[in-house]
Amino acid sequence: MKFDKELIKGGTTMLILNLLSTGDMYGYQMVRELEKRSDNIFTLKEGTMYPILHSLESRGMVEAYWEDSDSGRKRKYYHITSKGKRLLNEKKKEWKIYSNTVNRVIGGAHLA
Amino acid sequence: MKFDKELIKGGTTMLILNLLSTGDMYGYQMVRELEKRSDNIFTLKEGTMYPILHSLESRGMVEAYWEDSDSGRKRKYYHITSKGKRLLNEKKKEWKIYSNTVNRVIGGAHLA
DNA sequence: ATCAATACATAGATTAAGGAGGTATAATTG
DNA sequence: CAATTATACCTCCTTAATCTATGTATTGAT
Repeated sequence: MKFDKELIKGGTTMLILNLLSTGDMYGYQMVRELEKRSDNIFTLKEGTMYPILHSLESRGMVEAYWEDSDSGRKRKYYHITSKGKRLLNEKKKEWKIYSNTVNRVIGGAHLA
Repeated sequence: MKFDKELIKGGTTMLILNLLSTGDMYGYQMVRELEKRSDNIFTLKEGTMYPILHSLESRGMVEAYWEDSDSGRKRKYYHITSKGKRLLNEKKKEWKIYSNTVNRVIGGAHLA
C-alpha cells in the first residue's frame, strides 16, 4: 500500500524522533522509555533502532554526543535538530492522514 | 517495530477483507472502490493486491468464482468466508490497539 | 486503426524491521 | 569472589510487505 507519496514509511522513525522531541536520550534509554510510554505495547528492537538512529544522524536529523553517567558508564546521547523537528512534524501529519483514512474506510457507514 | 505479537502486519490485508465484507467484488473493482472510499488517499497496486488475494484464497479466507459481465468480459469475484470475517475482526482490533497507542505516545501530554 | 480502459497475472527489486549475534562494563546475588 | 543479570553499544543477515515493471487479452472510444 502506498499513500499518495511517502506516507508512513517508517513509523518507527516517527516514534524515535518523537521521543527525542521530549528531551535528549541515549539508545538504551529510548527502548525502556517507549515501552513505558506505550504500556509495553511497543518493543523497540535494538537491531531496528540503532540503524535508524545512525541514518537520522547522517541526514542531520539528530546529533550525537558522548557523556559519562554517574557509574562511569559511557552513554551516547541523541539530540533532535530543527531539521529533525520538521521531519517529525511531517511524519505526524502523514500519520494523521493515514490513520484517519483507515478509520474512515473500515469504520465508515458506507452503503454498498 | 513489533507490537507484542503480530499487530498490524499487513494493513493492506485488512483493507481488502474490509472491502469484501461489504459485498463480493472482483480485483479490478477493488482498486477503484478503495480509491473512491479513501478519497484517492489509498492506491491499491495490482502487484500488491493479487498476491494477497491469492494467499487469502489458499488460506480459506475468501472464495473466488468467475462470472461474465454484460460486455462478455470475464470477472473473478471474491467472497469473504466466515473464517475471513474472523480474521478481519482480529485485524481491526489490532489496528485499534496500534493506532490508539501511537496516538497516545505521540500526542500524549507526557512531562519528561 | 489506434489508443485508453478493463481485467487478470507474475517476477524481481526494494525497503522496513526483526533476529541473532558480538563486545564490554557495572551491579547484583549466591 | 564467582556467576549471572542489567546496562550499553553495535552490525550482519534474513524475512516479509510492497512496489515496479512487465505480460496477456479484450472492449470501448476516437
